[in-house]
Amino acid sequence: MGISKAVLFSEEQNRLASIAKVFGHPARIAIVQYLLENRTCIVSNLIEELPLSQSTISQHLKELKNVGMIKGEIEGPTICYCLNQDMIKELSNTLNQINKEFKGCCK
Amino acid sequence: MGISKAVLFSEEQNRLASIAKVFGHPARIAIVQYLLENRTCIVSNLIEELPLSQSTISQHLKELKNVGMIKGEIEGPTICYCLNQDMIKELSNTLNQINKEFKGCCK
DNA sequence: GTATAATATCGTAATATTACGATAATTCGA
DNA sequence: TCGAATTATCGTAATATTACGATATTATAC
Repeated sequence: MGISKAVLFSEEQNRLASIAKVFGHPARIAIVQYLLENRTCIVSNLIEELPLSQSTISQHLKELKNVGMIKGEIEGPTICYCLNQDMIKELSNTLNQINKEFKGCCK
Repeated sequence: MGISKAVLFSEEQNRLASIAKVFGHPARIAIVQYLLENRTCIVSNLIEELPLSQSTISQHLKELKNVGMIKGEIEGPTICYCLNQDMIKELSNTLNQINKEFKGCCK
């Protein structure tokens, strides 16, 4: 964000923005889709699936983890990542609410 | 996006990412909130409301417009922007669907 | 302990975004 | 047509993101 103006906006606005931002890259969308479709969400599988290097994928996972969209559980030598269903639910509710309340404008 | 890898992902993944990305900045969240709360969505009001310059706000509006999140109607010398309800609805449906189908993992 | 496999972090180059002021374009009214 | 008001675009400096290879860390098996 260029010269940073985050301070000028509310907590809520910054939080929503950072949640949205984490979905704002096709690789992270692909990761989320993968987590939705597969119950065994081991990173090494993801590495085979995506056209990106291991380190890049690890970076994307970190960003998803930072905003709380995924959680990782150590399983032996591997780590199993999982979507945070609460967050999905929260987003879903927020959008439902907006959709319900929006009355249109410019009429 | 650093060295661009957009080609390596699907149309759908890129589309979802660009929709999400447009929400990925607190100023654009603020703009969307403003459009939700006010039926007269004239840019000059937005300029008074947000702690950003006119040109910066215009740029943010352009990005929202580019992905189709808002539409602008010329009204005399001003332009009235409006949220695209279809898009909100689509997003809401997508998240509902995900929320409904997700079964969890790492168990 | 050491070796191996899996994942994370570091350094850094390429690219993209953000923000602003200056300027241009558009529209209306005088 | 001119001027004022409104919005968009341009140029560009500051900052952030993305991607990679190299290296470090972590966990298990031996």
